[in-house]
Amino acid sequence: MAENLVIVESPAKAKTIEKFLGKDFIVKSSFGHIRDLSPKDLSVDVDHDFKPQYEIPSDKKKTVAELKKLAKKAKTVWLATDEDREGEAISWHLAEALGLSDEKTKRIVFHEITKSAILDAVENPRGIDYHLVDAQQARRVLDRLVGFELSPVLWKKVKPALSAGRVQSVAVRLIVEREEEIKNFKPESSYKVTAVFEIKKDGGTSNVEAELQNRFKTKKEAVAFLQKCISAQYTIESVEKKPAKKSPAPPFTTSTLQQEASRKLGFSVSKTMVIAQQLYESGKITYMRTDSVNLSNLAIGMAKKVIAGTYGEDYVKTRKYKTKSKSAQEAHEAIRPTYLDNQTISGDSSQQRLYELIWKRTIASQMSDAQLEKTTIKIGVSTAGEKFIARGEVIKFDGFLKVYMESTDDEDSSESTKGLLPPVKVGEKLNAKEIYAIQRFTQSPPRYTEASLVKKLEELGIGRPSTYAPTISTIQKRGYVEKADKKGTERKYDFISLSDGKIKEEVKKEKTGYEKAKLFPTDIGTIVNNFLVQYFDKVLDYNFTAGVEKEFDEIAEGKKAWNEMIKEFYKPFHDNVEETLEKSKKQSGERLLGQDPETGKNVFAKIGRYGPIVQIGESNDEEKPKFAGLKKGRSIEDVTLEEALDMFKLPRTIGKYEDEDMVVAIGRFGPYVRHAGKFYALGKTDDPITVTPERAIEIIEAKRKADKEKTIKEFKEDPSLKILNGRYGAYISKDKKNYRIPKNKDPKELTLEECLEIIEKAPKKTNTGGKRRKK
DNA sequence: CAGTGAGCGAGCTTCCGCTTGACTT
Repeated sequence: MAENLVIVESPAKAKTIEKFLGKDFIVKSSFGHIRDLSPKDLSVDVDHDFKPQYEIPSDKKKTVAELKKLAKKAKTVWLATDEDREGEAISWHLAEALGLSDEKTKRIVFHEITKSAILDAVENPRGIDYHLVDAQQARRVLDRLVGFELSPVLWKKVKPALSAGRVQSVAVRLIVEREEEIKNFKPESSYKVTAVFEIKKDGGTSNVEAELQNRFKTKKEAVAFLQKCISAQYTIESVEKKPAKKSPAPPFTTSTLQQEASRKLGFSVSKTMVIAQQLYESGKITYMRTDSVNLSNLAIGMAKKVIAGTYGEDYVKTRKYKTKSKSAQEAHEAIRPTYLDNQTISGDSSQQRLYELIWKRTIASQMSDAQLEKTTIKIGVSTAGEKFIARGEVIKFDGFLKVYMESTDDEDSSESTKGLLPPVKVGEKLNAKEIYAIQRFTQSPPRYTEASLVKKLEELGIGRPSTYAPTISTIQKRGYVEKADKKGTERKYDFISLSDGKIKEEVKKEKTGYEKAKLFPTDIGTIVNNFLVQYFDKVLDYNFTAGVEKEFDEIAEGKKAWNEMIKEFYKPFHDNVEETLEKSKKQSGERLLGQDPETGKNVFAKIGRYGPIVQIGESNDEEKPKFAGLKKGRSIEDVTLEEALDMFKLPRTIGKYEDEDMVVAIGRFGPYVRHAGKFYALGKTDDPITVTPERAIEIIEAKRKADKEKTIKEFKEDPSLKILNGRYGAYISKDKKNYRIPKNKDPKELTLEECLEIIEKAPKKTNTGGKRRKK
């Protein structure tokens, strides 16, 4: 029997470490935290030093019981959780929950999973750092108090089931405020002038584009300049050559991996994490939730060998990266391939592409700089003071660029840097083939993508590698934010050209403002945010987290008691909650659209119990007000009176089919046709106000066909029971309940008796474990 | 999920961070 029990956080890590430690050690995992505050109530005693009441969540009971059993048998228990605030707390909770005595417990840490690092850790055990544990308790309790006191304020003042928290509310704020900036943005235009010069080389001529140093504010100025150019001579005034270099980006952290996978592969943040998890579990990459850019010496050595072997010694440059972010806790290595000599792996295409990205980034980070030569040619105009500038860039030595180049978020960088420029001399006269002025517009700041939001949150020190993806899904699930594409609009611009001594003025058209998979605030998101910013500015402050992190550090250093820190925060915060509940009004975001021409009653747009609605009349009128849900894509902000009045034309009976009425309306899940007691969703392009009976019949028939294809088997004896084909394969449906079919049965061959037997044996739904489902 | 919305009132919702399966329709 093993004398030593080692406990780590992740099972994949446990497997690897067990190999290094030999047969005297058994290595198990805690699967993260094993105790937490109850999800049902506050579980913090605000009247008695904020004492937390911890419990073992139901899905962790089995793990804890097993660890307890093994711990009892072991002589020594090694707590090897991560060396950060959360990891230290996990060790402490383990010690408490498993009832470990100080004598038989040793705390060890390592930052990389290599044999030497682990053996070294075993040689240098310590005790649990209670100051660090306290810093975690402060973090946990603060988040609970903020979340569980702010959310109920929203239930009362805005809408039930909403949520607020230290991280998610700031994420929503960023998106709402960016939208505001975009709305208030007034584009300004200027005229950019470009000349195409002919340069004579031995034998032929080549064209070089040069841009005028300054832009013109008005069309008039631009035209005036071009007029001066008609009779101008162009002379090269200077040629400047400068060496430059580019350095590779550091290895991936969770946040930079999410950004690059989004830019280069088009992955959503959650997709990146799912794929990375698969690569980690199959041993292909190191841990994927990390804020460290550090590589182990082992990895650096491997990289050096691979680079020298593949590209040559000249391409090797060993680099140690330091994390810039202050909030980083660096419990792990950077994300890198486990074996750098594997440039590719087996797996599905997403896995291969993500792996390749990680491989390239890691290898490039250990390669030499790229050496460039930048050339700037200045060209004078005899009839004007302005100068044209031509820029060129040549790569003298490619270095890391051979493998990898980081992408940027800039959508259209108007840098007009060309490759190699032809050799020219100062004093040389040039011929201008064409000169044109083009009207350019300033751009509003871009809307956030999932990945650029993660980047921003990381910069603000808000959230952790393990929470970036869940936070983004939370704010979408709550309906604060939507991921959507935005259609571009057509814009006219001036184009004035000079060639053959003639000036031509044109107005051209371009598409602008097209955006893909960007984050837009919803009406609810905007209303909730404005409310929170107004009444809870302290918690919503972009620097709130940075401030409390500083205090957590003081607690970790033993300079401050954790419940003192919480007390100082809680008193004013709680008073503010009480005062807001008392004084603030219900936030409905109500906007008066106008009057109904038929009745003269007011028409409003506002937030209803289930989302944005339009309303005719007021609740103190004699007649009840009427309501209608807003169409998808429309908001309180931009819905018009005409649109609102249209919606009251619903429900609309549009005709008969098979002797039954077809009624069109908008419901909870969008526009639909109701026919013979059944609902059929309208298509994306169908408008419920104008949809024809012919189209409605088409929709009904299409749905019937789809349902038929979904049905694998029906039974005449019992029409309530059906075997259907769903997202997860075949299943049995009866009385609106679904049952899984045992794997060894062929769904097509099942008899009614067998089906009823499966239903009989199906485990009764219990609501005790884990999350409860809404009714 | 099921096609509402006022008002009445009971009973519900909610946080962040650490980690994977168990389970779904």
